[in-house]
Amino acid sequence: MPLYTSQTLKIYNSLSGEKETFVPINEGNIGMYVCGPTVYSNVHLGNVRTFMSFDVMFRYLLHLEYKVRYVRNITDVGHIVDDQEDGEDKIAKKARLEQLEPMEVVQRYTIDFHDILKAFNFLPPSIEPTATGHIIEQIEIIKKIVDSGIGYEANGSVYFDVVKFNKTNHYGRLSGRNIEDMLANTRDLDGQTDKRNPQDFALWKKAEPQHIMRWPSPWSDGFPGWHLECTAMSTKYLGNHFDIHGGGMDLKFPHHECEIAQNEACTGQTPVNYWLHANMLTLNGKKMAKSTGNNILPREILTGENSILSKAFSASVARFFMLQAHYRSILDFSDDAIVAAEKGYKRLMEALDTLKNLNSSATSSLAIEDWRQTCYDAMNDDFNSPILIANLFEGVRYINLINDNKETVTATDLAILTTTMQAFVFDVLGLEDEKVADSNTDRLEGTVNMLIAMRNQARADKNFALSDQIRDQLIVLGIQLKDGKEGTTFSV
RNA sequence: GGCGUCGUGGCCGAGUGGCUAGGCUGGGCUCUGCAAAAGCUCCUACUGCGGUUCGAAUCCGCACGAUGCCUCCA
Repeated sequence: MPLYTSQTLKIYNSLSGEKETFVPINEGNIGMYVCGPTVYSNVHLGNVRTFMSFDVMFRYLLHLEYKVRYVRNITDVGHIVDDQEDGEDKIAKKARLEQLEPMEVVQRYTIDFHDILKAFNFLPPSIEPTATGHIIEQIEIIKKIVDSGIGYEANGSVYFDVVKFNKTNHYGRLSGRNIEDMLANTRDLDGQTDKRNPQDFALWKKAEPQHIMRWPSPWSDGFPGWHLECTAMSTKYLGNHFDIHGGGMDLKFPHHECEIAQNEACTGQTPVNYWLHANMLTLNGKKMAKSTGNNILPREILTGENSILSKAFSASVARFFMLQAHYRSILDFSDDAIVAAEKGYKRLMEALDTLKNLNSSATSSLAIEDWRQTCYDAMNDDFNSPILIANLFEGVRYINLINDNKETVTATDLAILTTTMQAFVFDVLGLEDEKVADSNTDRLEGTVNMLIAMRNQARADKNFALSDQIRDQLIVLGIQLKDGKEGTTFSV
């Protein structure tokens, strides 16, 4: 029996504004789509937080033994800088500024994106499609929308008639808006002569002569609109109706609203059962944004090369810091906060080490199975990672109490404690024990253990001057000795 | 201007109509040749003002503050 059959998972659905019991369309299988990055510059830490939120969901769904097809796209064309007639593609703009072929820009930042996600221990998605690889599919969708009467051509470009669509459907359902308000509050923008309504959005844009990225179509040589890409790629791999669609909160409107409209105009049915939105990571209380410069790069966390950081932090510490907040809450990044997170993370990892050496007893004084259930309950409640972490620290307390012989567990309970701790820490949260990752660990360990032995001899001889010298010089080198009743250990 | 969200102890951050996470910091204790580290343990908060209620930090209203979307943004 797969694990998911014994758990009731609730997910907050942006469409209803409520937590709903999750029921997949096909039992045991889940289709999940998440809007990926536009690869025109380095991803910042805020981007990483969004993708991490969905990475943890993906990991948990896999842990529950669902078969998940997780699609996360790469937007490598069609993301317009602004929505005016002279709007320029982000990729093309960057290429012009850097004197590069557009696909060089795409390649550079796609590689950067993959490097970062790998460094932060992300699971790769099942499929990672690119927008430029799905031009034909996008053209086919535009044709259907035009045939339905909702799409219209103007001057070689094709637009989506939002007002006409709204007569039969509800444009604004996801973001809680209505078209009348939007039309009434539209700012006057120049150069929108091709559109019937200011809220209409582009399905296909005719390319200006100097525009490099262009493909032939029935309407003009041009390129697809941004919103259309996700519609094409999600439905191609997950079908016209799938389970989960995620993305950053800032994509809710207009991007996801437009996706819904495109699908409904094209197929007559709404595409997604559960819409999930990850909240923003802020810096200095403000949203991170590439355009304003209020951001921090993931790599800077790892190197410490940013003026707001007091030091470098490992990828796992950054993960731990972010997962201590719920994905639907705004999280503010600060040096103080990540320093505090680092200490908690280390305590968690120390306990996992201790766990390996625990002994079982004939009876249990702790209700380990009840504790395990609290971990599942936390994640089943809309992926509540902070509550999960609180429960894991309860597990840390158990481990230390057992280690101090103040509580006991049977062999069965010890096995449950071990597998549960490891499954949630490593598989679900995606944290890593960095001691394992360091290839020089063995040599260092041997060397320090030799010094510990020498110091112990000195202490046995009451030669405290020498023993303290060894200890003090090691601390200068960043190695801390810890005297316990089982002997001396160390940490770097 | 329109539509939202948020406001929790020294800090970060969960959650709930009554029993009230967790981490960090700080205090106490244990261990120790001394320390450090580690472990155990303690510290009871919910922007302001009204209202609903037996009871609200939790629901409602208003005020103030912050922030997001409405134009590209994870």
